[in-house]
Amino acid sequence: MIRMTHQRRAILAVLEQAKRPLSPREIHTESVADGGEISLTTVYRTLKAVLEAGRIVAVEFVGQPPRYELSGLGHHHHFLCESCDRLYDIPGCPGSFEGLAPTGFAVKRHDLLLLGQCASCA
Amino acid sequence: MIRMTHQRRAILAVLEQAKRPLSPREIHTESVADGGEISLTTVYRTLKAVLEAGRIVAVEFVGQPPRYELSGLGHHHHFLCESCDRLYDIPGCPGSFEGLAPTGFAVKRHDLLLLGQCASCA
DNA sequence: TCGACAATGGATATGCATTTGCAATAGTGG
DNA sequence: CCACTATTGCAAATGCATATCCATTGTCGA
Repeated sequence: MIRMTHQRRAILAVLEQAKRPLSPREIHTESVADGGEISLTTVYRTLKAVLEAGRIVAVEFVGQPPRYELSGLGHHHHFLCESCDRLYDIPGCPGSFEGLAPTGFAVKRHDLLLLGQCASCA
Repeated sequence: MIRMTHQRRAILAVLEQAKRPLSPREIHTESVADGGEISLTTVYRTLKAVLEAGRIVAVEFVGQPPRYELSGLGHHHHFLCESCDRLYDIPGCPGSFEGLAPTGFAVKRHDLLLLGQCASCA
């Protein structure tokens, strides 16, 4: 039986209000800022459960902590600000890249990350 | 003073002959297959030194061990075969993606990874 | 309201690729 | 060929995000 605790409510609220993928630490900080008393352990446990339930998806890049965002946002890519380390969603996709791969290679999907400075940092 | 040992010769030879980025383990396996007696420790140490010397660059993707390839190959992207886990170089680049980011965002660089099945696995 | 038991939190443990300590080995300038 | 010392290999140590232990707390169906 799954119980709706105020910690879970807070964590889910943070994820739903976020306009970008958040890391466990960001989620923890935000949840606490929203008035809750939540441990990082609980954030990890909740994220794991919600991830397995399919309500969120992980967005990971090397050298960066994993971020999580609500699932169902459709195919899109991300922008990482190298100044503030925030990861932003970028709507849309430049298209398929099947032609790039050598003959005989079957491209099933792709990952694109843009890096630079976000509007607030530029 | 830098000494050219047979271990280093073997590791560098493997990197120079590789047509794709190799992981430390792949490099170790290859080097040993080429007849040398080399420990994984030495592979790590050598990679670190050669990396710092700028002769190779690291190619990293989440969920994958780091790979290394000779530097100076120019801007290009990679293809990861989800069957055999080999990473391939893809010549060329579809272009800049500056238009994708929201107004005010400065795109400095990008990373693109194609995933699917390579010719040998398809 | 009550009690079974899910959930929490703090401390401690894990995993595992990479790194380091150290004694033994082997390039290399002279 | 020698001596100096960089390099090697093994075993043991690291690092650090994430996971687990377990006693305590809080939820919620009856």
